[in-house]
Amino acid sequence: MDTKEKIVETADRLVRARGYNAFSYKDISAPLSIKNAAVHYHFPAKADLGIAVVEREISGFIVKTAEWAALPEDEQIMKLFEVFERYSRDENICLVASLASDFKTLEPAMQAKVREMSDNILSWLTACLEAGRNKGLLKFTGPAATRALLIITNLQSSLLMSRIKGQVIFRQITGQLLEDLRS
Amino acid sequence: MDTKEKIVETADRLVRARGYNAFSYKDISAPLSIKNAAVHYHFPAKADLGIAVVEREISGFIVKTAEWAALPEDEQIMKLFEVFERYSRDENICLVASLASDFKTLEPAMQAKVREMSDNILSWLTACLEAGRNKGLLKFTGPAATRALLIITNLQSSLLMSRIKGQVIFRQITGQLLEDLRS
DNA sequence: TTGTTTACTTACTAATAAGTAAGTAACTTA
DNA sequence: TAAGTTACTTACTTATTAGTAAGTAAACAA
Repeated sequence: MDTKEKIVETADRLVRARGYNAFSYKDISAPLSIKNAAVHYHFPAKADLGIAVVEREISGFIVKTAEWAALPEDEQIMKLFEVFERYSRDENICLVASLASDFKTLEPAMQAKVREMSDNILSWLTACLEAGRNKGLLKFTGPAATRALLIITNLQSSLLMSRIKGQVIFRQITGQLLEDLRS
Repeated sequence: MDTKEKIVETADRLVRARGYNAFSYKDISAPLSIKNAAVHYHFPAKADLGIAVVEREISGFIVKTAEWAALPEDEQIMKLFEVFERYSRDENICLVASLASDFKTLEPAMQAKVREMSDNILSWLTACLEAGRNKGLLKFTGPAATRALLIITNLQSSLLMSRIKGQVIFRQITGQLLEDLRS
């Protein structure tokens, strides 16, 4: 992995752990044993780095969902839950929630990327829920797009609440969520 | 309203709008036409101010829920939704979500206050749901404490998502949430 | 009336932030 | 092999941050 990728990966971790406004270029350069200016070489302004982090997440999500595409829809939902469970274990929150908190302080170009990221996730989940219901694998009332919103907000905030009240919260939320989708 | 109260109120708005790590003492002193050092006079360190903001929210919540106590439980839930709707209109997020995002950067004393705040909200909602179900006013499956978690995470993240995708998201989420609680 | 407390202001400090200009060593291309 | 180009480092600037020390004017108390 080259330096540029390492920088984006480190920034990603920092955004999830501490928030976009709570990390500096020093927090990235120090663990990589490079100088602050080396980060600026690859990402002149902080917004350039922020956009790169979001773009990495967008393409990562596309790759993951493509790998899951052949699975039954209920299992695809489980895969999504597993992604969030890994964040929960590390006491990290999801990128959408972290950047939504700081949304008003972000540059317009970065706000647009965050919007793109959340649209991608919601469209995928909506399509997955719709198909799963049609096949009888999933049960829920109302429009699939609305149910997708409810589920994604549960997952996002389960990570927020897990930080405050411990990991047990995550399992409590996802456990009930799965039960609701089955009956 | 005296200066000290005005400072806490301004800080509250800033935490909800921009986040705890994205506002400075200048952002508080400037609109109140006082000097930066005046804020430090009332709140020596930023954590003291942060704790005051959370304590104000805790006592505000206790006052509000006491006022609702005589209402039927389904109407009490509606009152809670209305509180969040006001935040939604101002594109603000709730204190718990904002401070959970920055949780790892907060001082232990402030983390404890945030924990107290979220415990208060969850206990109230759990008791309200339980009583409402017993009276046949509300319908849901599983433990009331778990359902409270699901609802509060929906509300928290509805404000986050409303910022990104517009206010319509808030009504979509709360509309379905209310329908789920009635059938 | 004198002393004390309250609620500030003035004028700072030390640390850290993002960002830049100029230099350099190694690799790549014509 | 000479001339870029890439990927940095060194050394800096400017702005902002939280926080402080010392002074002051007005209210209050003995």
